[in-house]
Amino acid sequence: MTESRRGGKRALGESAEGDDLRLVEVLPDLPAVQRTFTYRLPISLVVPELAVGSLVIVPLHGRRVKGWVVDTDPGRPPGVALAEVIRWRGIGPDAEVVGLCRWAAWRWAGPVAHLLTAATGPRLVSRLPPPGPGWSERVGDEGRRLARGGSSLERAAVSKALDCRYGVLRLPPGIDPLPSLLEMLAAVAGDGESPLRTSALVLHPTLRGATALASRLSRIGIPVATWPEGWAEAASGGRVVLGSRGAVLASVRRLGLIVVLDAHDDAYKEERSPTWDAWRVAVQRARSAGIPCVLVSPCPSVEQSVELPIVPLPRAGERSGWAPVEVVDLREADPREGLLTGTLLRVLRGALAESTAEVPALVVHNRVGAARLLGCAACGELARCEYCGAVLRQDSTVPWQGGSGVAKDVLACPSCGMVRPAVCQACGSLRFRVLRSGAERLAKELSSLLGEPVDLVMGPAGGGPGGGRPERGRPGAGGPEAGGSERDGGDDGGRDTSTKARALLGTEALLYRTPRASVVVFADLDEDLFAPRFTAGEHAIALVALAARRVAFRRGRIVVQTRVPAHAVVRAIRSGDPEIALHGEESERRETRMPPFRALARISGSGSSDAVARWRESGACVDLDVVELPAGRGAPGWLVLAESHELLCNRLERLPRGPGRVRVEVDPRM
DNA sequence: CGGACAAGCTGA
DNA sequence: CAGCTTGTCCGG
Repeated sequence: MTESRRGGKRALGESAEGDDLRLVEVLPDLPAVQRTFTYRLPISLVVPELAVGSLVIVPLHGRRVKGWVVDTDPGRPPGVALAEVIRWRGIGPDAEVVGLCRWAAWRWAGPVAHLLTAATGPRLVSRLPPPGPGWSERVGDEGRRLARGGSSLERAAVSKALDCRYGVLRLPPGIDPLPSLLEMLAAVAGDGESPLRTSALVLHPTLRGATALASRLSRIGIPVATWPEGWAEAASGGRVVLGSRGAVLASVRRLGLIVVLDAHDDAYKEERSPTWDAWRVAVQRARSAGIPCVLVSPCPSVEQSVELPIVPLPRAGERSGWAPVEVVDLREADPREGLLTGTLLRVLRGALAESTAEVPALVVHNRVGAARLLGCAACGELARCEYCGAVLRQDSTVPWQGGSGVAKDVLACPSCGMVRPAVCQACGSLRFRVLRSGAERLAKELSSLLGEPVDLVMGPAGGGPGGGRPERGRPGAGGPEAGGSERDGGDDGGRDTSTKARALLGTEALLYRTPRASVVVFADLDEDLFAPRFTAGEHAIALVALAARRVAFRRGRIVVQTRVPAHAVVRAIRSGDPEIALHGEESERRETRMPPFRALARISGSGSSDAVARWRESGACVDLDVVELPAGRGAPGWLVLAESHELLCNRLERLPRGPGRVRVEVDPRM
């Protein structure tokens, strides 16, 4: 685009020789090649379609490779014979997005090619469809009527959030974000001179949720496009573009607003390298485009609340958007009851009356397996692995010696994979006492106490009833369903229809798969509160927020069992005020100098020790903290802490690449 | 990524 | 020492 002045002066056929040649800078689609190359552009390709972001085929090192044009007016590199671009393959990301990808590649220390691939549409297209009609009038009348659920308090908060330019609108889990979203859309549509000026980008943690939201907007008459299928419509502008994480890299003409729904969600983080965060990319994109970006979340992460202004609803409004929480102090419970306390049973019995297979009662227990800590019934010795010393568990999902059968009376080591019969190593006794039970056993016990079937719902690896078919992806991937955005049901159907019990017990996957619940019980929230990662607190509160959303439609309640009722997270959810948890989390991060108060990266993989050693020798990491991770099983790993991302990322660019695999994660999920 | 080229291993 | 594997380098 910037070269159009020069191009305009030159007739098309004139560029054949001398230094009047048209040149382009191309980034090849080879992750290991972290640089660009200059090519000559044959006359046949000197056309308007050939622009920054174009997909081209170029010769490189004796073969033809795909690549993206990243500059259409580069200088001529001295002393190299330039090859010609072979052909133009289609429309790629626009110049703005190419710039964004290059920034993200630096920020997360990974190959630009991966980001550009994510930013490129799934199908080759050589022409864009006509732009959408925009939505200014539509949001105005019919939209506002549909959005009548939105109170004036929400409207005030929305306009305040928009005024911040880049801010977090803290909407409690029980509140449907649609009215606020319409409010924002109306604000940017009325903003410009021409109603056609605007497109908007709306992100949801899951594609399913984004699609559900798209159909709700579409019903109001707002033109929408969903990314990635509708990427060409998205690119042509005049629509609201909806999608999950990847959509933040959508090329969109005349973008006027970015909204990130449930911005705290883990699903916004890419798991493969580069491990970019869509909400951060969204903020960066808005900053450089000079448009507003609003994150919406009931429980913004510590990073978000340190880096961006938070706009909450007035106290009473926020509080009423969280579910009523009943806290059970496990220290006071009868020790013989274990996790199945009197309160838990009373609440479940009460809730079962109004539960169905569609609206079940949920018990969340974030521990897979039947038993997670076993002691010998005779001598009291803990069942531990004789090879690696880890605590053994009993788990029906462990295959017996590689066979397809399911283990019975077998103990398995979760860290080295050893499996052996359940015999006490100290005294030979065959009887064990379950000191800490897992979801499998708890489901059985609960079922017999309630006199009611309790189905077990586990993550992807789990064996639910009827063999519960494994899902694609890793545990925790996928994120929540559309949540509050799917008001009228009809769009859900997340859960396996083979389950029909009115009560379900399982790991947190349960909350992601069940759109509506009569009650949610956290059998042992301490499991999440004290999980061995520094983000445990915010993860726990996000789970409770999700639970609150599941019961919101009939103001159902939540029961939380814990040994630490005074924990800030417990106090926060009890009073519907995430700020209470945030203060503690924030000062803890500040004291321990963890993100966002320092920049963090993890370097791992078989080649990482070698790479880090040479990196240190080169002196590129003085003034960085480089710590070796405790050598568990598997590949070695290192943590790197720096005063700023600027420093961290600039230094990571000089990490030597040697033999073996080296994985770099900036802002790793921990 | 994958072709080119160099250095190392092997077998008759 | 040809013929092949393995490793390192680098691309317009």
